[in-house]
Amino acid sequence: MPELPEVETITRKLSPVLTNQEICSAELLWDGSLATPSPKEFCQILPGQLIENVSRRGKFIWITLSQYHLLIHLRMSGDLFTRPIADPIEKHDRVIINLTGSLSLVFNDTRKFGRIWLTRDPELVLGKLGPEPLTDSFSAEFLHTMLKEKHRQLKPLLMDQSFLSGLGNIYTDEALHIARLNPLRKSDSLTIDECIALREAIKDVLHEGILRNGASIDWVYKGGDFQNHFRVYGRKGEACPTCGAMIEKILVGQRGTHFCPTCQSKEE
DNA sequence: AGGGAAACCCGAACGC
DNA sequence: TGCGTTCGGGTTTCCC
Repeated sequence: MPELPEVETITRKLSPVLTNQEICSAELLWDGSLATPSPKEFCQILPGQLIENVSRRGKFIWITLSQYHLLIHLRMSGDLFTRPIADPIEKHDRVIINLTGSLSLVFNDTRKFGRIWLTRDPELVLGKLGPEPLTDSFSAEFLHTMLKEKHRQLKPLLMDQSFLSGLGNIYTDEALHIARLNPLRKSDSLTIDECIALREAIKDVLHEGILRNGASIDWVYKGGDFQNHFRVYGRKGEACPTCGAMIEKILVGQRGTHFCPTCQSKEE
């Protein structure tokens, strides 16, 4: 579930707490595959590393250490938070990184989809990510050019992290609704005016998500309240906030897709 | 090249 | 009440 706004919210919260802290030990409570390196190496490398910076790239949380980079992808059900070092282990804790102060940094993940990388070269992990939608260079003209280079369904393309980084299922549905674009439109069929609307919608929906501290859906990631402001996501059968027609749910690229058949009609 | 499907995983929600 | 089944969400990988 965590998409760009949720990851941004977590990052903003952790940055002032973690920056300049030193890691004293790490433990992995993990039976499955942690991408790199092996759990043993992981726990050997971390002690003594200083946390220099906490930021975000796409949906990855990026923790810069003195000699390594810790990259964390929360996927669906992951969460990252601090708690007093003396507190007991919670259900679904996967990684616990103890700081020299009184805090632990905890990676908790119910569904074990999340992944962590510890590497000297972050580009190995982040290299294929597409552009960030919240930068000035993400202009309508740029988006138009990008879309013209592909001939794909609009929604799966926007969710493709190598095309654009940060959008997941929820914010994509919301953005397409605001821009009044059908999720099945072929990417190279959009006019420049439609790209202007789409770029604005993507920025607006991400900014609103960040402003509301993300969306708390399922039992994952608590704190935000954007879920109470969704226009179409999870609202199958309800009235479209724009035109009042009934919101439909279809499958697009194997993903549940919510849209208004009237103001997001396929034509044009 | 694009798109469909399966795999990964587990708790919640649903059906009976 | 309790059991079994289905579902969803992000990504990768494989296949047509």
